Amino acid sequence: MEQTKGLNQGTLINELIQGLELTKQLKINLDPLASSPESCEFLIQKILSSYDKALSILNLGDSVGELHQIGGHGGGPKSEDFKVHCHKDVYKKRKTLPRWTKQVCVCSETGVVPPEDGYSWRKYGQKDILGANFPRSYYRCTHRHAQGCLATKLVQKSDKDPSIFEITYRGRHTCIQTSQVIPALASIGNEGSKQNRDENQSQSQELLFEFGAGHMVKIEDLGITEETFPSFSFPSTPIESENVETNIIPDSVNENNFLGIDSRAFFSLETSESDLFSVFPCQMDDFGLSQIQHSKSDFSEMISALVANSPIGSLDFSLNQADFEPNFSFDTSEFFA
DNA sequence: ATCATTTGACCCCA
DNA sequence: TGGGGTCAAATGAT
Repeated sequence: MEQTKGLNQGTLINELIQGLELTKQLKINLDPLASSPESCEFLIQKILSSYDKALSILNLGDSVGELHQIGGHGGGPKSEDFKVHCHKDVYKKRKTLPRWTKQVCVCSETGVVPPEDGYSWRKYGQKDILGANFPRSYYRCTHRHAQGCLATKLVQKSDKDPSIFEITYRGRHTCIQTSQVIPALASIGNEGSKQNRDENQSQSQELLFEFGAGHMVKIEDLGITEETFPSFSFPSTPIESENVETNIIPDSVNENNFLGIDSRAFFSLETSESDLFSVFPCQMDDFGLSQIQHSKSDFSEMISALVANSPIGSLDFSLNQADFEPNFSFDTSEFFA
């Protein structure tokens, strides 16, 4: 519990410092000669995102405290009573938690459940659902206890097509993922210090999925409807509505290949995931996915413009300067070949 | 020994 | 009251 508290506190401080840094950056960018209105707007969004995250962490801290109090009093309720209290608290929390759901359909040729999404999950239940041919599996974030991460997901085979998994995500990951889901990432193109590699891995995993989400653009082109959020919606702005969108991501997402592009080209950028967030002013969903909304030409422009102005990009993890590779460059044609 | 999965039971809510 | 979501003991895997 103390560990969790410490971790949250650290994250909280990081978010606040980040907000501060971003504000400073914004101040500099207010000079119309020095930057574009787009980058200012982007900075503002990132600032809001940081403070929103910080507030979320504070809220989490409160609820954790509540739980502690219920069971923590000396001579307080014992086993059964305590169990009931905790139970009730969990349900109360379930209701008060910001909840929003995403549905991602994943074509799985291998039939492996669940398809990788860059996060480590632990199965905690399975239920037969009325009217459904296949049972629904319940997963929660592995770091639920260690880091108080409340993200969960539901996985269910589609009735219509058993090769498709419908995955419903709930809650936002507040954890720092340390597991190595994609080992290859660590060894590819990482010129940075080994010290920061572990921290980077989780970011890299997200990065992978971000481009997997980029794949969704392709799906949209194929005529599969996709509801999109308003521009510049950020993960820290919970969407209250449910079942926001449905996407199909083929298994190839889990390989080193998106859209026929060798994704290793992307991972050579892993020195700073945030660079990509900045480079691509794209939407990010609530568990770190991004939805690229711009045309190829938009991208080329933004990439060249923002890579050149890269200080924005360094801000996300400015506390880890070693993460930031100021000299990196890449050929955008690799993305859109 | 530790961690993940399975599964029956329990709770909440529509 | 029944369906969906979660818990936690039992079991399995490493």
